[in-house]
Amino acid sequence: MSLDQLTPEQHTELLKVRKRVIEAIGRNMDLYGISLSTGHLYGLLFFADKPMTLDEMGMEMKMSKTSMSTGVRTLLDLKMVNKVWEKGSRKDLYEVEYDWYQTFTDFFAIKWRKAVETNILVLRRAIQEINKSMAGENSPQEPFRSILEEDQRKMGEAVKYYEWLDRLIDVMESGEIYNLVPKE
Amino acid sequence: MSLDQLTPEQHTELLKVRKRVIEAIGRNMDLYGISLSTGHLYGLLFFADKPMTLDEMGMEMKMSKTSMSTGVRTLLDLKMVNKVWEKGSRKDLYEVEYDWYQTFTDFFAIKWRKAVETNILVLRRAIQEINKSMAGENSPQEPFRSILEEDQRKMGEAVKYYEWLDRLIDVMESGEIYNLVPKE
DNA sequence: CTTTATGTACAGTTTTTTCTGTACGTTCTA
DNA sequence: TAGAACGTACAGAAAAAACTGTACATAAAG
Repeated sequence: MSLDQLTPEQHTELLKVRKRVIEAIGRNMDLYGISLSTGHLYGLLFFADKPMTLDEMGMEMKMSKTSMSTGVRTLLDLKMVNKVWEKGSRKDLYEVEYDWYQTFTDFFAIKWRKAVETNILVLRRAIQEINKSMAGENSPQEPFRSILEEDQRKMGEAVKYYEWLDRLIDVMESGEIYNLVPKE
Repeated sequence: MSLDQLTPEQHTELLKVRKRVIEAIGRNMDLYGISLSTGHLYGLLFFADKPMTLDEMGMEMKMSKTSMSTGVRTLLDLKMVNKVWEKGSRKDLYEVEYDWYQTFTDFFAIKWRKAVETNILVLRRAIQEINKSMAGENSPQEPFRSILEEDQRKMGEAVKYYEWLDRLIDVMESGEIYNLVPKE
């Protein structure tokens, strides 16, 4: 950080302003399923004027290097930070992904997509299973039959919803969403 | 539940099928910031053939009534379940909101909107503060000046992103999103 | 008005998550 | 090949969250 060139007063003022912003952003980061301190780490990287090493982060955050390692990994998995290569340095360097639109859509492409897919799979399998049960040799009588049919209907509706969500994620990933909601 | 009319075998089979689905849906519910067991509670209500009371939920979930109370409240806050009135009963009854599209958009309208608004507020305030600092009597010299300007630029970008997100949420809330991504 | 049923606040307990320090494997350097 | 620097796996400690039972407030019923 080039902040050591500043007077103590300037340094304090800067940190005061940044801290409030980092606090706010970090707190709302739970929407991404991220812990508060990892959110703060993100905030730190957001304001950093250059890619940081794990040791630097630990220094600033006053936390262990291990925590920085796991925190960065979490952010990396969500593509919220990127690994940066710098020749001459053996250390890994990280910086935030400044394209927040991309971060947002990546989040859906990574987390929500996975949920959608497994849920569709499980639901289809269950529907199938009921189908088999209904069509079998000794197909169930009332009132069991009605219950199975109702369950099946509900799950069918759920599948339809998930398919919609899947398409929505497509639209975000492809950038089509910006036709409907322009960046500016 | 009308399930007591079933034979033990039928009951077991039904629960087996439902359980797998509830498990899957419940697990992915963390995307809504909901704990696993509250997710299971949601799953239970999803398959229930009629609105349930807290006592019934506690019975089925094998958990305390207190937990059911807080779980339902969480789901209620997110509009994932609705309170149902039934004359003759003194107990509160709850059922899931079966319109999952609505549930999805409500989630954004409730949780994300709040985050967006507070973040925009905090960012604007910080930008303003830097502006004042820059224009003041003894406006800062380099290198402090550059750092402030850079912070300001970054925050300006962030605000633009949040304004976009705000518009996206509008589009979801208004239903315009279904023009771009039709329900079917 | 009294009694009874119902939902929730709260304190304490259990479970889960986060955080740390050490140890170890890997990779770069000499 | 040996040595040093680096990131992470892992086990234990600390912190946070979830869960329970009791007690209480509220409102309906008698």
